[in-house]
Amino acid sequence: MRYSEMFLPTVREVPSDAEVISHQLMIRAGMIRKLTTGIYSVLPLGYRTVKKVEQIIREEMDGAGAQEVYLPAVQPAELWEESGRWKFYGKELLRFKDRHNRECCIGPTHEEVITDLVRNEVKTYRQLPRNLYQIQTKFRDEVRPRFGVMRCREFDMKDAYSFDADEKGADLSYEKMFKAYTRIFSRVGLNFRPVEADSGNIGGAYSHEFMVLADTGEDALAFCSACEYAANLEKAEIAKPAALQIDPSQFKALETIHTPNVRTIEEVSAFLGVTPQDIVKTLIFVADGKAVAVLIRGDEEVNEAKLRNFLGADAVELATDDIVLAATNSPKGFAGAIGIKADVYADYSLMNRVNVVMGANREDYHVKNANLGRDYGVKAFADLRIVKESDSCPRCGKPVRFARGIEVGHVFKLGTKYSKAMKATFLDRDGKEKFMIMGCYGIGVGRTVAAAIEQQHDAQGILWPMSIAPFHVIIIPVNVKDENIAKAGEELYRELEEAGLEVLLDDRDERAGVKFNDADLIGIPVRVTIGPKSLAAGNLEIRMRKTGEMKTIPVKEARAFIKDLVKGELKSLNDPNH
RNA sequence: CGGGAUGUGGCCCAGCCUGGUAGGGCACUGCGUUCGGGACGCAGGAGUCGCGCGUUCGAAUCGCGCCAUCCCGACCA
Repeated sequence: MRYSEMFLPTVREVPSDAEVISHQLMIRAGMIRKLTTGIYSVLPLGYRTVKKVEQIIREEMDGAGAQEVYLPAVQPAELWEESGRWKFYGKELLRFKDRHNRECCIGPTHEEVITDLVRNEVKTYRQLPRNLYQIQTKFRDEVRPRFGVMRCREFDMKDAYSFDADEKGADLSYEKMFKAYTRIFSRVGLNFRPVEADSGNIGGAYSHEFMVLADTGEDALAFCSACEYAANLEKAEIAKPAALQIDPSQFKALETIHTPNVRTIEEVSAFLGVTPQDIVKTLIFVADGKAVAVLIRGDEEVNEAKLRNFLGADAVELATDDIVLAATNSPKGFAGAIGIKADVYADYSLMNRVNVVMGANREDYHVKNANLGRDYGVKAFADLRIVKESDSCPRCGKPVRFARGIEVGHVFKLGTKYSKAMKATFLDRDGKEKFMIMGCYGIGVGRTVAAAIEQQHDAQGILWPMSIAPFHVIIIPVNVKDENIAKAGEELYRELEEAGLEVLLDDRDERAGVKFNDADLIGIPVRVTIGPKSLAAGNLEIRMRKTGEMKTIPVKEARAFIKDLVKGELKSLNDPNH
């Protein structure tokens, strides 16, 4: 491709509305332009990289036995009503009516469509397993799109769905996808890590997220400093402490104390001269419409995802003031477990605690020396809190560490959630009708591209891995008005294209500095400079974008040298053991 | 949905407080010089100052309303 003919509008200044580096660089490098909030056009340079990522995904999905399909973006409401998600999906689902007044939506994901397709065609265990995937435009009407293509409303996603006859098969399908994802992100050249994850409202029992490690990542991860354990913070477990024998003789007498206008943990600990660890925080939540109380140590935070999973609820949120009043007979700030009108659950942090402070369920009063069994009861103890730096690994007990990551892929075991709701059944070998066991597997294509930039850039611009670089090589004839230089550039361009490389020839009549800066910005891995002095000596200069390493080589050897360079890098990225 | 900020040629921004003929840099067009890390000179083109209403002799500037965008929070595969 000739630069002079390419639609490649680079920008010198940093766009004012771009927060993160990948967003800034994608705009500056002429990869994307914003159309409206959370919706972007992809320009030629950006699309070249997108297509490369898609190609890697296709090769690995096909290699893992999945088959590509192309499903509709617009979907009828009936399917969503069948799965029950028409009600639950909320405002993120973009809904509209067609001319016949039929309710429709633009697919934010495709479980319903694929389940409908497969239930109509697959009737027997002989047709299983199947794994179908597509690369489709999704629309999720995010509350707050941000960070460019990292969190936008319209985006391309690879989504795969597996259907199996039994659990064993489903496990195998999951494992195949897990391995394929590992290969995909390795080939894309990312530093990533699979972590255990909460499955959110897609549903299902078990899932892993593939996280690209980056400080700007939206997700917090906890991982073990010693073993392989890694999890999203919202999922990261805390081991159950051993229950000790508590001797009731150490229970002190329960006291009720006047604590006027003392509500928060800080206020209570200051007022009573105790530490936050001595206080029990009582939080009222509403789980699927029902009030529940959660007890937790004063210095800990409740993890709502854990609570939701523990209760098996679809939705959990902090209770409003009127619900708190109904459950505790007092305004916010004085809730406690004694006599509360709600089911009470306690976090593990409260196991074995005696003589604690908690709200008295009476305005301006707290109690001291409350004890489990004597003064209050709990329905169950559970792991309900957010992991902290001081916690230890739930598997091996060593210290946990934290990092931030960008979720680029997610694999789920769905089980029979959708096949049951939508009656996707088959006849098994024993002649019995059974529900298919499903899995679903997503990769955010644009987000993967953005994550690659987030992870690999410098002050000058992008540092593409060879496998997803929009071009392998950029040739810069320093002065196109110099006939010898221009000619040498054209010749090398032709030779390298013939050799099967993707080459951008910067044939613009621009000053060298402009060309160098653009080349650095758009991040082409190999730069070939053709200048008057070296050319007169029969040489060219080759510079590696990532390392800045420079080599002068004879023009005659250029073709073979550059070809080996590019093919060598591609090979090492594509080698799963690299 | 709550809090904050911003809207001025294609882009980045000044001007607004203290009302009086709309500016700079980048980009763009032409000519000349220059030519290995974002050149220089000269000459040009391009803006109903987000929209509406009001105050005023006069509004980018003051007031009210609306819209949009961005940031923080809530929320979120």
